[in-house]
Amino acid sequence: MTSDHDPLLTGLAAMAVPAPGRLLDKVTARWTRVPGPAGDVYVATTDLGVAYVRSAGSAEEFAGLFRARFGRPLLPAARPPAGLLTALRTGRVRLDLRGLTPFAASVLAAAATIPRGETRPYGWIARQAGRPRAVRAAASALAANPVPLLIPCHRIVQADGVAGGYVFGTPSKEALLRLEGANLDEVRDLAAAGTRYLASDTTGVVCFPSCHNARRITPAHRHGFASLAAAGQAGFRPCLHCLPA
DNA sequence: CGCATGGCCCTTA
DNA sequence: TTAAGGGCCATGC
Repeated sequence: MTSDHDPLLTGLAAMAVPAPGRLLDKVTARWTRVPGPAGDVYVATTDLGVAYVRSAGSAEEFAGLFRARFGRPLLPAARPPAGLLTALRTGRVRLDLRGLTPFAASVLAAAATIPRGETRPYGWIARQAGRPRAVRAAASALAANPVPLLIPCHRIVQADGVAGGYVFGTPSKEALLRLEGANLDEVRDLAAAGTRYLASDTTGVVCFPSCHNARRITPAHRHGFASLAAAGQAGFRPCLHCLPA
């Protein structure tokens, strides 16, 4: 039945031996269920940090999603990692983002720079990731964000101000943005009227309408533009905070 | 405006 | 290796 000299069988036998505890923690992820800003979420954590966040109907379903993506099993956690609950609202916790493609990594890195209460278009993300024309691909990378809420992919919206898709559903995306104080409706109304940028004639700076600098512009000094080119033509330079260009 | 269409490009099956 | 499709976008009625 078994052969001591068959390398395949001895290899398989070695794999069956339980790994030392420390190693097991490095290899396996552990799940926990915690309340998020828009309902409960399941969270998978390794010793490197949070690796996966999704909503699911059950722990089994979550483990299934996890295995489908990472090809590894998922064990229950004794308790949620320290700081996780606040991190789901503030986005500050260690992440385990191994396994991302370079493109996905740069897309998520760009998303992580968007402050609370602000939004950016998908095209902006693509440009920040170094692939200005890969807009749809960037959207796909965001759709596959392993750690929503922690990396705020909900802050990327369509160029016309419509929320767009979200792993937890568009209504959750809108609710989250309102919770963060984003001016979702104003951005959409401006875009509908053809205004995608706002500039201040006191600072000479042009911004995305959700930029905290744009929101402080006194109405009397505010100028709307349909394109960055038009704003540049009028003598405005791109804001260093929201980086419209 | 609202809708349809073609272009774009990274992933996955 | 290839082909299809997706959290988009600008354009054209």
